[in-house]
Amino acid sequence: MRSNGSMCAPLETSSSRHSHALKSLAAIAVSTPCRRGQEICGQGRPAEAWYRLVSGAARRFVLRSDGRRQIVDLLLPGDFFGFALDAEFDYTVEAIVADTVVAAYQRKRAEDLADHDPQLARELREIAFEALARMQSQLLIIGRITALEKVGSFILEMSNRLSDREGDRVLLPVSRYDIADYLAVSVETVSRALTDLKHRGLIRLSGTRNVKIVNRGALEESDRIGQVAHF
Amino acid sequence: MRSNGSMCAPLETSSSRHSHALKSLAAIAVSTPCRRGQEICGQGRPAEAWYRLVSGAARRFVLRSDGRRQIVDLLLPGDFFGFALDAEFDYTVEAIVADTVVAAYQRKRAEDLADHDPQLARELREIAFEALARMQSQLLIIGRITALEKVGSFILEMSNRLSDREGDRVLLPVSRYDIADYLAVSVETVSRALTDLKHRGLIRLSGTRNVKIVNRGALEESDRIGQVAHF
DNA sequence: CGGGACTTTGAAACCCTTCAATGCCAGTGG
DNA sequence: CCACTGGCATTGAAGGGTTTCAAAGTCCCG
Repeated sequence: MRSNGSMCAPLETSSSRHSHALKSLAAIAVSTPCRRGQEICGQGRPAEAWYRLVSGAARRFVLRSDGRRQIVDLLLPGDFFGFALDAEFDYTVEAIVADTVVAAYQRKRAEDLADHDPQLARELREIAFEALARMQSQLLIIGRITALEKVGSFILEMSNRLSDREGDRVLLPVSRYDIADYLAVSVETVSRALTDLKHRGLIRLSGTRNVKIVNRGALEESDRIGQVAHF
Repeated sequence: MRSNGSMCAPLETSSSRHSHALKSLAAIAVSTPCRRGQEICGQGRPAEAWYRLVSGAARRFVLRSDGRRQIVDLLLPGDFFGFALDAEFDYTVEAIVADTVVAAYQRKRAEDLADHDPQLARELREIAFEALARMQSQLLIIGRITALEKVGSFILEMSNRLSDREGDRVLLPVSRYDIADYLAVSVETVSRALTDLKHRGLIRLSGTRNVKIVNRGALEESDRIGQVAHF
């Protein structure tokens, strides 16, 4: 849904769109600062509110019965979340970084507002479509074959979504563990892939979170980075 | 979002919910029968309509630059699709089976209807949330480790979504190739996994499309089917 | 009765997971 | 101030699962 165009600049964050929705919803918004790791909404809890990430970062995930954690969405400033079909959430959302602020909108009141405000209703649909686009992007990333490709496109996706990027620098808001659970690979594989990308000269690392994209073309063009011709 | 409960009977198809939306939208619906393989909406084409699958089955997919096809949604009767953030679709939808019928709703007119019909607006949101739930399910399936698990949970998902199931019989509307592109594994792996599940006595195959779930418990409980204790 | 698409099976190479160990860093308490 | 602890990150080695290439078998439809 979102054209993952290469050099396009989607710097128009979700915050800048939906200006009407933000204004209308502001009346019922309840903002809360969150500690690192704090649960915002939890699997099995009644789904009585929608949320918008104001600042920081958060992970939406599902715990499997074997203890593995699958992150099904990474929330960045401007992103809405907390949608549910059933009466209860079937996922958990946790703040990732310390200075995370979340705005909560009681679902019932938000729906009532939308009933009398067609423009709000339209923008809420748009917001749902954005969530769909995020999931489709993630699906396409996870669906790649090698870990090198997965990690590579993850960095590109973060670069596209993060508004606080400057040039080709990306400040990852997540740990290697989070990346691993987002990409459905092991932590070791993520670490090795990053090292590999560094050695190939596609990225540069300053510390563990600071990534500089050196060769964006190679990162996005190569659908099979590191593939060696078979004969 | 959708609790993938085990023996629960989600026989309440999308068609039975959204009764109001169906009635309101009926006024602008344009139904079309599709041949097998026929394109319903295409990547790059203007996104001017929403759709609902009336009967049959369809695949929503993205073509990668290396020629690989990633199916990002499997549409079954009652499912809505065709949502887009941009002016153009960034995916393609094709009918899979011969007797596929699709209802199209011109987007502009549908939005106008929703502007004056809060109940329709609510159900359209609900419909978007259903699409989100489908994608989350797929993400969780693709995120599994072994192909055995992926194929196993795919069968369970089909069993849950297909309304025309009887008991534990599932009639797959898709080929091995489609399953492979849905699960992001190779066709050969899908074939081997099915053979494996058969040999383990978890399923039985009558022809290639007719699956009988023999041991549902083992299929859903085992998060690591075929895992062999390491010591 | 042939095509042609779909399915299955085999073998080799490759990639990822798992287990294990080390290194790094910040926060904490002695 | 410094050892200590725990979380995070990196690296190595072994084993296993998946992909790829290849070939044969199956089935449907013209």
